[in-house]
This record gives sequence, structure tokens and C-alpha cells, in this order.
Amino acid sequence: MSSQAKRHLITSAIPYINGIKHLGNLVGSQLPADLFARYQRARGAEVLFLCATDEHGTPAELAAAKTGKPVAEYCADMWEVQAKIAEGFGLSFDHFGRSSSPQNHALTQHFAQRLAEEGLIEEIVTEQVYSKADGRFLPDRYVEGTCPNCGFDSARGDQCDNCTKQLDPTDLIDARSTISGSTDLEVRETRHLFLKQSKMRDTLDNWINQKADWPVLTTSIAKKWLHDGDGLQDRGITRDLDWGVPVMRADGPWPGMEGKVFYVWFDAPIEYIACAGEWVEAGKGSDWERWWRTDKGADDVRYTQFMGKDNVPFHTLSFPATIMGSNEPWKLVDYIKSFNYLNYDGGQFSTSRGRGVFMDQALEILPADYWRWWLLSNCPESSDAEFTWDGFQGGVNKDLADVLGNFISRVTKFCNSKFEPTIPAGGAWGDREEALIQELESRLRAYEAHMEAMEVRKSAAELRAMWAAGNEYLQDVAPWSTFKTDPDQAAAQIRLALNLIRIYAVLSAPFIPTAAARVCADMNTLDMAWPTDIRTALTALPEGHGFNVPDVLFAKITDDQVAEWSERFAGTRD
RNA sequence: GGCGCGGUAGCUCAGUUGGUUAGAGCGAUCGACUCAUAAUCGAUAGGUCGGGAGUUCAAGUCUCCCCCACGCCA
Repeated sequence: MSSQAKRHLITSAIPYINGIKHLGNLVGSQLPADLFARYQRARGAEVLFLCATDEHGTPAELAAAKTGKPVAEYCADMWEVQAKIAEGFGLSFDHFGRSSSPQNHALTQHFAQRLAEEGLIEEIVTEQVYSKADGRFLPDRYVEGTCPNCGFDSARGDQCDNCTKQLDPTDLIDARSTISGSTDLEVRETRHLFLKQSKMRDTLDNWINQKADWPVLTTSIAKKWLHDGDGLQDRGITRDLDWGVPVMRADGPWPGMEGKVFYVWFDAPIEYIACAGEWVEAGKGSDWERWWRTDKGADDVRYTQFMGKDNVPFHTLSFPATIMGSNEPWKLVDYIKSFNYLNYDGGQFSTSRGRGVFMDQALEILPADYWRWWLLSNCPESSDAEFTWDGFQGGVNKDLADVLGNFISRVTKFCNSKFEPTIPAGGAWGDREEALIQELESRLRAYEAHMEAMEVRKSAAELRAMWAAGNEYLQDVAPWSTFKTDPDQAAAQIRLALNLIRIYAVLSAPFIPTAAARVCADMNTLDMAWPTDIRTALTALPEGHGFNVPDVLFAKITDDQVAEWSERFAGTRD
């Protein structure tokens, strides 16, 4: 890749503060983003990898109320929880921020003012359901009642789940608040700010049309929203809530907007930028504008976003509309990598039903690398993917335990028993070694190209093939046989194999960082240099270099465990 | 209902701008080896590429219709 960028800004879709995410959420954004960030760092690029919690909105308020905590405290606590779990999965964020940060408040208000100055904000009076008992306006989906169409008694204000008819809250018969159950509701007028996305439509359309190299999933969703029906619609960017960024201009109050906050979809993506400011405030960096302002050094940055398909409209349209509409030199995204959904054993993961494996539970039962490997090597790239316990057990046991783990085990133990726990001297390479080098060189180039292109599954397959090549080599040259007649030749063979272990650790680290670090520790080396030239890299550990014979690197998942876990995580199915 | 993504070996999936006998991993069967986490390596079997029509010298790969699954509908 001659055009390889040297500076990478990478963001993962920011998870909502309300609760712990499941494996489908993880594999749809944070995990592949981490893979890419780790790979780029390993290749020597300068990387700023950012993520945060998305904290505003009604669901957070309600979740906090349920726990009896003030919403700010609830969010602070849940941020801790999510940050700790992210750390457990080895997600190497340079900073894990919060959309409720002062930086985001300031930037959100700044963008709103800029958009207003550019004529892209319109004030519109709308009608909203107000609950006197709750003392608040209710979002459509928090109003329930009987569907006027089919008679279903739990139809929501936005749609009836029974007959799928789209509704207006005022259509409902015997409407009630889902928060308190109160039927003391009334329709009140309220004034809100709308972002005039429709004025940006042609600009966005032209921009998307230039992105021929983006995943079809990304562009098809964007184009659908641009061209479907009447085209891109203006969107309300404010709400009648307490918890959020107050609707103000950067330089003062916004008359008529007192007591209102910006809607979560407006402030959440701005947190990508604000997070860089938090990164500086946390003392981890010194100049965030160098990453985000093309007039201040960010013109050579390549910015890549990772997200699930449900987030694509915001990232292809709404957020770019905010950025472009500001008419300021902010860095626009260069590439949007989007993912489909991961299903759980024939159905969807379900938070409400406790169906499927959630991030905290996953870490309780197995090391992060097991999940990282399987999720990434089976990630929902071209279509929805399926998690099954059989598939997970088979994949992990075969790839990690048998192919990689056992290779390390057989090589180190053989060396230890026939020689010493030291890289043995003697012998020389021949044709078989040359053939192996050729194969690895060729596979490594393919691996690099796939990683650069964020072809996650293909990258994993290529990496695995490199692991397998080591086993093929060993089987061919059979050092256990050559040792009997020509110990020097066996020494040369096992010396190569021991060096291969270090190379595998380096190449595999983006996928399985913890195991890779452990292997390097066992091999007694700090040399994590990318093996650009395989031939040279195969001599990195010199003759006489001592190592520790490692314990089992990946214990296998047993049938009993699978039986127990499939029962435990099945949830309450109907 | 509209739109979107798919429907390729038992399973999970690759298949570039249409071009010789449709590929991989797992699983299965057989064999080799015995250093290793009963691991590894090799070989074999297995597909009328959802169905139908069409364009073309040539279609999994383009066009139209239909069927099925999943998702979205602000």
C-alpha cells in the first residue's frame, strides 16, 4: 500500500449509556474499530482512536429514575461500568469520553449557532403530548393506548406493534403515559429548532456519490434517505427535557428556547470532536485541533468511522450536514465502515428478554481474546451473521487452541525436551524453508492489504492460513525424525519455528492482544516490530536466546460448558 | 405496503469489470505422523450457484417476473 496514510483518526459509534451492550453491539463498531486502530499503530501510523458514552435523552432519565439516582450520577456510574468493560475487552481507545462533557456542551452550542447563522436552522411550533402527572412532554413512543385501526390495547404513539400502522399520539384511544400510567394528557404547543437538512440535500448527494469505495451497505442506506419519498427531511434538533445540552448560542441565550435541550442525535456525533478535547484535558495529548481542523494540521488525517447499520443515516447525512453546514474547516469522514447485525442462535439478541451474551457476562466466562477472535473472524460484514454456541466452540477450539496454541506448544516443548529452553544453534535452511518464506511473504502482503481495506473476515482467514503454514512446515520437515539422524538440521528447523512464534504474536496482536503479549513475554522478547521482511524476522530471536516454555495458551471450550451456557443465556423465550 | 440486504457444498461464508473442469474453513470418511492442548498433516466425498424467462458465442456474475428469510420505514 504505497498510499498508506500516516495519521489515522478512528471513531467507534458511541454506545448509549443505558445498560451494558451485547456482543452484537460490540462486533458492530468498537471491536473492528479497535482491530483497525491496533493494526495502524503496529504499522507505525499515528493514531487517535476515540469512543465515548452517549448520555442524553429520555431513556437515560428513565433508567436513572428507576435506580433512584439523579441522572448525572447514574450516567457517571454507568460510564465507569462501560469503561471498565471496554478495558476488559482490550479496546484501546486513546480516550473514552462522555457526551455530557463540558467540551461537548460548548461545541454543540457552537455548531447550533453557526448553523443558525448560515440560515440552516428554522424555528417551528409543533404540537406535543404533555403529561400533567409526569410534569413533562412525552416522546411519541412513551405514549400508549388503543390502536384506532386494529384495537390493539398497547399501541405506541409512533406505531402500532400489532398492525404496524404508523400513528400519531393523538390518534390513540385512551392514551396514557408509559412512564406513570397517567391518562391526564393534553396536547400543547411547543417551539423547536429544526435543522434544514433538505437545503443540504444536493451537497450531501454529491458527496456520497464520490464515495464509490465505501461499503454498499453504507451508500445504499444514505441514498435511500436522500431520495426516498420527498427526499431528505428537516429534523428537529431540540427537545423539552432537562437532561442534555441546554439550547443556547455559544455567545449567549437563545430567546424562546429556555428550558429546552438539544436532541440526542444532534449532540452525540459532535462528541466525536469534543472527545478529542477531553483527551487533551485528560493530559493524554496536547493539540486536538490538529486532528479535527483541516486549517490546523488535520488535512493529512484519514478519518474512519465504524458503526452498525442502524447508525448509518446519522453518520452519512445528519452529522455531515452539521459539519458542512457550519461552513468551517472541520475534518469530514473519509471512510465509513458499517456492519450488519449479529443474531443469537436463530433470533435477535434481546436486552429486555436477557437473550444472548452481554459484554460483562462474556468476560465472566472466557478471556476477551476468545470473543475477539471469533467475533472478528465471523463479523457481519456482507450480511447478518449468526452466533451459535457450536460455531463459537468449534471456531475457537480449532483456530486458537489447535492451530495456533498447539503450534506454540509443540515447538517449545520439543525444543525444551531435545535441546534446552533456548534457541538452538547449528544447521542451515534449505528448499523447504525457502518455500515457507515465499508462502508467508505472499500471505503477509495479502493480510496487510485486507487489514488496510478493513476486510475483517478476509484478514482473519489470511492470518489463520499463516498459522496453518507453520504446522504444515513442521509436519513436512518433522524435526522429531531429523533429530535422530541430524540434530543440527533439527536445530535449524526448530530455530525457525521458534522465531515463527514471535512473528505470529506480532501479526496476531490486533486480533488477540492479550495472548500475543503473553507469548512475547514467554519468548522473552520485547521486539514487536512488524515482520515486513519475513526472512529477516525469522532470525530476530538469535541462537542462545532463552525462553520460557508456555502454559496452555488457549484452553478448549468443553461440551459441558457449551451446554451450561446455551441454557444460561437463552433468556425468556416465548 | 414501500424500500434495503441476502438466498452458492451438511454448517459458516468467498466468488473481482459476465469467460476454460464453481472455491475456502469447519464437519464427515480414509490415510500419514507421534513433537504437541487425542493436537497436526494429506487425500476423498459432497453443489442442476432459490425458481422461471430473457440478453449473449458465453451468466452464480446482466435484465424482467416470482418465491423465501431478515431488516428499515425518521
